[in-house]
Amino acid sequence: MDFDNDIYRLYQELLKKHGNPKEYWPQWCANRKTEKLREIIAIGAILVQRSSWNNADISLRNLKSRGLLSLSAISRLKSSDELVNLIRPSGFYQTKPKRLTGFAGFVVKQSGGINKLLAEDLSITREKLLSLYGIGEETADVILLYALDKPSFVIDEYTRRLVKTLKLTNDLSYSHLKSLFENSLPKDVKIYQNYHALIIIEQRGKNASIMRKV
DNA sequence: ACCCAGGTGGCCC
DNA sequence: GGGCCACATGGG
Repeated sequence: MDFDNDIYRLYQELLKKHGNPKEYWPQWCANRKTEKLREIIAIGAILVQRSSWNNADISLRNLKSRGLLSLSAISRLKSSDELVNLIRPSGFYQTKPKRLTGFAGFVVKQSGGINKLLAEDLSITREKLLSLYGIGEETADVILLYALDKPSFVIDEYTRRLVKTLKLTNDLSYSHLKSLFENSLPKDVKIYQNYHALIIIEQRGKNASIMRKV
């Protein structure tokens, strides 16, 4: 199958224009991920919600400085109070700590660790993630795609903007766009990861900030 | 002094 | 199903 459609052609154009986005996404595109790195990516996905990478990065560093940059450490906290000041730089400090502790409890206590989720069916994990407080479709898909390396395409405002500009479809709902991209592409984790990164690079320009080495 | 940044849940209809 | 709103910070 040669995937003769606009979505796939756009991917090839973006790849030609910007090159492999690996350099912009050093951690998320790592070939071999440790359990620790998968956790950091997932924690970052929650912290960056409606925030900037710069601010999420400050919070990640704060967590690291207190030995809290791991889901087991976070799940051991008696309350989310300690997290409030640490993640303040990435905003929504009343809600994001609850989201983090809820997610950490789900992974560590309910699932038996993030590596256990690697073996689980994508749609099952996705439903579980969506049931958690503060994990919506985009964050669930970011965790699936970049932390767990599952082929779940991520839709965000950049994707919507690009689709709208190019008039690829009129329905900009999450579910429709997700289906559109997934049905138009080979079911390939690397392509999904690269495509989403390329959309951000295309929309934001080459000065895109990245999550630095934590 | 604005405006934006890789959202989400709670409402309401 | 969709529309509107609060939530909070750092950088331009």
